[in-house]
Amino acid sequence: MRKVEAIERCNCDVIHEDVVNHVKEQMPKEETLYDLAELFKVFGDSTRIKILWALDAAEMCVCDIAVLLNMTQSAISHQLRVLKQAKLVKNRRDGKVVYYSLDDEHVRQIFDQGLTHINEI
Amino acid sequence: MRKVEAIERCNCDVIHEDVVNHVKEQMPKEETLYDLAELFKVFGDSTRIKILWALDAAEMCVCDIAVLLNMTQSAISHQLRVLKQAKLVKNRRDGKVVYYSLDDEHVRQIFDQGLTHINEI
DNA sequence: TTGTCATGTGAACAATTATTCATATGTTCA
DNA sequence: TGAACATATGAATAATTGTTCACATGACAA
Repeated sequence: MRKVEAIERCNCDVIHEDVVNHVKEQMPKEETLYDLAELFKVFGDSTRIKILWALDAAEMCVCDIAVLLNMTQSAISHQLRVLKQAKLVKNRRDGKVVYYSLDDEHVRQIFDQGLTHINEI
Repeated sequence: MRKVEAIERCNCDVIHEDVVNHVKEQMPKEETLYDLAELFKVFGDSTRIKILWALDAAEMCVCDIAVLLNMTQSAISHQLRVLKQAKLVKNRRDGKVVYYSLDDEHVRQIFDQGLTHINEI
């Protein structure tokens, strides 16, 4: 039953069944791959990249980031929420001001890997 | 002139001007940050993550990947183009069949960093 | 050359997402 | 308490993007 669906879905025949079966065994759980894509999606926006880079240099409040990037406070606040949900950023409140900072020591390493790739092209 | 625009754009005042100026000096070129975001955008789709993971296990032709992921050949082909443009994947032709494989040894390291982050949450 | 097979691709559509606008929340200070 | 300020957020809009569909391309074999 499952095979029939696969053939209906994919409009071509399996050429190397052994390779496909071997790779299928190696693949991680669907959920893991989905989560990984979701994480990289967070990195896949230049505004968020800029925010992360800025916070890697210093703890900053929302307003400062907005001025730095020349964007509205609202836009920054929305993006900070995305970054916080991804556990990449944390915040603390000091009176009226909310300070944001990095919440993951891997951010810089992920950046470095990406930069290495870019520079090789 | 530039400052006036910034103030018009951002509806709040600079609170920590010294921090903003310091961070501004640390920021890489706009273009670099943009390219970095574009690269991560490529990783930010579960279909492409699956393809990369599969090709990390074995060289495969388009048709095999389509069967493996239970998707149309066309969808896979479109995504392979994106991956190739990002220099993450390369291909070779053998008769009618085109074989794809990884073109970057950092893919696995980038995956690992991402997985490490996910597993820590 | 003609038919078949594997892959590539343009256009259309559907779905997702970043930003804006208006307004709400929460804190401080007078 | 009420005004002022920093930040958060829901809804709407604009832009981007993944998939499908139909068809084109390129290679091989008869």
